[in-house]
Amino acid sequence: MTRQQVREALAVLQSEVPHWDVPVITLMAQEHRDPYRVLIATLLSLRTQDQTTGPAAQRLFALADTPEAMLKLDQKTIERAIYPVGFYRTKAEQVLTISQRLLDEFDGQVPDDIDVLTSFHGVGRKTANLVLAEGYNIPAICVDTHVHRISNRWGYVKTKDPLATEMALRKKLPRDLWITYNPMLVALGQHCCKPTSPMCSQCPVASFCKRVGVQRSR
DNA sequence: AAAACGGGGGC
DNA sequence: GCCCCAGTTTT
Repeated sequence: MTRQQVREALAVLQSEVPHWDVPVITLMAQEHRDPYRVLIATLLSLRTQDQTTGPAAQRLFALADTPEAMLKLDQKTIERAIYPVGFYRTKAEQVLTISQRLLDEFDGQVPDDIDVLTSFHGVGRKTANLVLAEGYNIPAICVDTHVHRISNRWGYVKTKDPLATEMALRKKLPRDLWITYNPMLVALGQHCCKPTSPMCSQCPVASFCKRVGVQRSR
């Protein structure tokens, strides 16, 4: 897959996405570009599916959408609001400790530096890059399992872990596509290019993919 | 009933 | 590099 083909593939996906679902965090960022909401929603979304994150995040933000307001909530209240996302105890704790540190050290603002972000407990590269991209509109490549899986299926990169994928994409992916790459691939991954049993016959970008017409184990 | 799903940290 | 963490959705 060449740079130009990736550009074309993303354009095709761009036109498909309206009748798929836009990932909830991207949708949220379109409504109000708020790094705090992006950070908290991403925290909730870790190791859970996109559709279950949405309602949970809505319930929580109805109660509090700033660090100050969040710290006024009882941990139990947060747990109840986010319950279906799983790991609700850990996640509620993280929401509170992160909010506290934002207030103590950053004047309530979410940092826009990847190293500072990943120094927070519970924030890894995926979360940090998504905060930069969706929260601040700063070019950043957020590599989740969809991005990792599909980039490799396409043959655009040949990497075995998400960090390697991020580094490879950093070299190969044109900078103006860094922000949109994640939401487009997430949408494709959820509706079509699934981890097991991908629906290649209905895939709008199959013509770009090295898998089509070639038998592969995965 | 069982397997798939999807990041981060501790060790 | 291996293990753990919890709940929803799909098979």
